[in-house]
Amino acid sequence: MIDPRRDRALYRQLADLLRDQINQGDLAPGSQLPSESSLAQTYGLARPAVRQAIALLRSEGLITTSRGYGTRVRDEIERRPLELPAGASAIVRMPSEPERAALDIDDGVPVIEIRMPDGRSAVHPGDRVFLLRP
Amino acid sequence: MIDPRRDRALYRQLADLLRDQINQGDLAPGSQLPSESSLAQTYGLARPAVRQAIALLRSEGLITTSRGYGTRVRDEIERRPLELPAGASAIVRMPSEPERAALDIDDGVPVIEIRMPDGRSAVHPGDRVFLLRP
DNA sequence: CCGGATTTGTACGTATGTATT
DNA sequence: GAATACATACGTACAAATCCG
Repeated sequence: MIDPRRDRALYRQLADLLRDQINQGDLAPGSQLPSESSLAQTYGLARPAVRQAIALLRSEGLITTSRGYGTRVRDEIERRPLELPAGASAIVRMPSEPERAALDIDDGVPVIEIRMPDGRSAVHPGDRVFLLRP
Repeated sequence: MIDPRRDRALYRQLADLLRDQINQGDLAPGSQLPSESSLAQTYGLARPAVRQAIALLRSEGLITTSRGYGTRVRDEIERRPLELPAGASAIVRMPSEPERAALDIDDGVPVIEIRMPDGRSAVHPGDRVFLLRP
C-alpha cells in the first residue's frame, strides 16, 4: 500500500495506485472515484495529500473532477482524423488556462496548432483528433 | 492587482498576472521569478496560494521549478522537424508522471505518439519537435 | 421548489525535510 | 556550515456546486 518509509512522496504513491487501477481497468472509464475524504480515510492521508494525487492524475488527462459531484475516469473520446496539409507543420503544447476555458478543453489535454504555409494557424483539441498523412 | 472581491480565485489572478508578464516579455525566457515567499509578501497571499499559481503555470509548460534554486521562465527549445511518414498517424497526450520522469520531460509538456502502419509506435517529447509533411 | 447532505474548491496557518547556492 | 528556496504533509475553515428526497 502506501508506505511513509519509501522514498516517494505519499501523494505520488497514491497517484501510482490509482493510475494502476485505471490502466488495469479496475477503475473503468466513466466510473466514479471515491470521494477525497473517503480516499483520505482509506489510505490514512490528509485531504491535501489526496488532492495532490488527484491533481497529478488530472494533469495527465486521466480523470476529470466536477465540483459538488466528484471525480471520474475520463472516457476515451472518439478521435476524428485530421489531415496535415502538404507544406503545413504542427506543434503541440498545453493551452493556457484562459484558452482552455474558452475552448472547453479538459485538464491535462494538449492542443495541436497547425501552421499553414501562408502563415495562418488553427488550434485543435488534442483529445478529439489524430493526425493523419494519407 | 489582486482583488479578493473579484469572482476569480486569488491564485488564478496571480497566475494571470505572471502569465501576462511572461507573454509580454517582462519576464524573459530563462529569467528567474521571485521566490514563493517573496511573491506571497508582494501580493498579500499565503504561500499555498502562490504555489497553486506556480503549479498552474507549470502545467501550462510556461515555467520550471528546481528545488532549492527557484522558478524560471522556460526557454523556447529549438524544435527539430519530425516527418509524419506516409500512412502513419499521430496522437498527442500527456505523459504519465513515471513516463515523464523516465524520458526526462518537463512538466506541462505533451508527447507525440507516432503509430506506424505495421503497428509499431514511437514517443517524442512535444517541446523538441514539430510535425512536418514535406 | 426547497432544504439538507455530499463533494470539490479556495485559502489560511504551521512544521519539517531536502536540494541548491 | 549557513542561508535560501522549493517539496511534502498536517490541520482547519468556509464557500460553492451538485444531487436527492
